[in-house]
Amino acid sequence: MGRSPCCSKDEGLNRGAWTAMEDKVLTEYIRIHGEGKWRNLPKRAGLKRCGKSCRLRWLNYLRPDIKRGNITHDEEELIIRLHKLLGNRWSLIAGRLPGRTDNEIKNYWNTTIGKRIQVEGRSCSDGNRRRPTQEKTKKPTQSSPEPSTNNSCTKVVRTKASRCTKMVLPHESHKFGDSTEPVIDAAPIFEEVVNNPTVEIDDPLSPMLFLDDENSTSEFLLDFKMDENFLSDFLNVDFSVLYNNEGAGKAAAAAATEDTSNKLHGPDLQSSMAPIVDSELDCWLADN
DNA sequence: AATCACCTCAACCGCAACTCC
DNA sequence: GGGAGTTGCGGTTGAGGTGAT
Repeated sequence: MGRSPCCSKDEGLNRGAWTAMEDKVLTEYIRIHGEGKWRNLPKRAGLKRCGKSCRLRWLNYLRPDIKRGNITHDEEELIIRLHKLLGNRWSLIAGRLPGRTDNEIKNYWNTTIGKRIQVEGRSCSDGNRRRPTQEKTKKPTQSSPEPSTNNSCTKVVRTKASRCTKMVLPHESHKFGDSTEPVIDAAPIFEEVVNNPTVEIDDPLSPMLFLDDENSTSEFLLDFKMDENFLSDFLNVDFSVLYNNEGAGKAAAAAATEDTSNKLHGPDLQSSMAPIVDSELDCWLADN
């Protein structure tokens, strides 16, 4: 489309590691002018960097709210849990970890957790097969990080995130509560996913596209924007409770989805999703 | 001490979504 | 509606660090 490249390599721009002076200039500029307008920022700030590079430097390193230091056990646990639900959507995961950047989490996953899970998954599926000879220290092996796709226990991870704002609902599951808002009966949808292995679901939290070739004409499209509150509530559910005690889990889930239910009425969404989440947790809990 | 192998993580790259006109 | 510009995201790379031999 004739788009000009963001950073021409022949413009004499600095590349590679940032100097302390560049950091200072960028920080000072953003402190005064705020974030945004990355394209013009380098010129205005007098930096010989491309806007992309400035943005990245700020977001991943210079931002005042960045949390430095090792990932804690709790954070790691949360990352694992979120990754099982969201896949490689690092920015979403990072959004749940205050002070952590998507890059940091991605690196941490690729260098630590992902490899560990991969190794455990292999040993889990391989029975007594010996571990890779490379694994001589407690650090993970160098085998290529294909997080979770090779993990026999994980089903939900996808490698490429995509945005989706529409879902198709089978006509029989339409319900309407009041006159203004469409009501979604989510249970049959999730049931279908759970019971029918041929239905592919990339992400249990994403809006889904269900096309029933015969009935597709009677289906309708509905804007379905992923609500941050929904995600937040969902992720705050104590899945271990759900896993260990179905009744209590449903109660917790119901509470968690209470305000979401204004948008998604009908049978308890959480309990509908429980089988999906369960299979993830099954593996995860077994690993821990 | 020198060399090698491996690990970490900041930075880069390309693509797709988003926004503006 | 569509093209052009901007922003954000995920995957990948490579320099520097560290431990083993």
